[in-house]
Amino acid sequence: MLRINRETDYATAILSLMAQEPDECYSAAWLSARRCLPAPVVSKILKQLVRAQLLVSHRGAKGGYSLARPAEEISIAAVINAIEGPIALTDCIEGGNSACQYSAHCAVSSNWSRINDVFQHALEAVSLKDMSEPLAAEHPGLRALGERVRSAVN
Amino acid sequence: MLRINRETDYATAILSLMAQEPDECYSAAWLSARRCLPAPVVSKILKQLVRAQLLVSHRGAKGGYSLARPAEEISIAAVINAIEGPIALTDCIEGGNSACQYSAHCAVSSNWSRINDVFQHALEAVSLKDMSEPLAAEHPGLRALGERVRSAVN
DNA sequence: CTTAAACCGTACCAAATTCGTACGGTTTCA
DNA sequence: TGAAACCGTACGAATTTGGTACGGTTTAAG
Repeated sequence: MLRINRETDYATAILSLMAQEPDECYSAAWLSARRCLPAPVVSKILKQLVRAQLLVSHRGAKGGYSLARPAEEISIAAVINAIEGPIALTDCIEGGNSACQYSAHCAVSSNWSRINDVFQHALEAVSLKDMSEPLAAEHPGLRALGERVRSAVN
Repeated sequence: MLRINRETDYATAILSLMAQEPDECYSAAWLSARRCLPAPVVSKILKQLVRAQLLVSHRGAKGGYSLARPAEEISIAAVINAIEGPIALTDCIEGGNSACQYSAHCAVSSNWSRINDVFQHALEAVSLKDMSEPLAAEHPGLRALGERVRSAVN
């Protein structure tokens, strides 16, 4: 557990495919066939990505979807945000109604919030371009991150 | 979204309370009253934590629960693991059955896996002790992490 | 100017998960 | 012997998730 939902996973798969030919215009049907995902689901996801301004759509025959900006400038955090809303590890963080009366004298909530921030930044540091390349194990940001976490505390 | 489940949140709240007097033996009823959480839920969580060997239980009258080891040696990753199982951001990572035929030539899955590792390490780096102290914003591991992620990629 | 390819939006449904409850059993202390 | 506490299983309602249906609009091509 602690997982992103399936649609977000699909979204990154679709977007990473589009990132390979960033100026192309892709139809929902083509993407669905290419990724072996149900067409209505792909459509639904694409529409959400348009609303979040990660894609632009072109209507009519020969229409389709294309990236709204270069793949380097689209972060995984933005994709998650588009599909599932703000990253919020706990109810408390999303704040609003759910009535954590304690927050003032509750160390836990502020610490979760801190962890949440770290995750957020980490995901902002990974772009669609990174995600679409096979060897992102070498991605400098992530690699450094892994090592630093290890050494920072032990 | 991208959140831990509520029980995990409760678990950290309960454990951080116990971490304040680590040698004390706490009854489920007392913890539930203190955290204003429904007693059966608290019980359920405590039992899961025993099974994961983060707590030890003492049966009978005057029984209760106490930490199985020092708060410094219990990581948040371990707590998540105890309540919701292994950290697995995507279906693909949990692997097993769910048939990602592509994994061989799918850059996305390996990259999610990499991100998953980073999160795992980050959560292993935060102990229950950190979590129970109000100013973990000053926690060296996390603080450094935040800054480093920012600078590593931009 | 008609047709077909494509996107658009809303609404709906079924399955899975989550959150919480219930209840009967066992161990230990006083 | 009784009360306080843990133990385990199983259940059920509510939410979330994953996916479908369908009728509408826009645009290119013949």
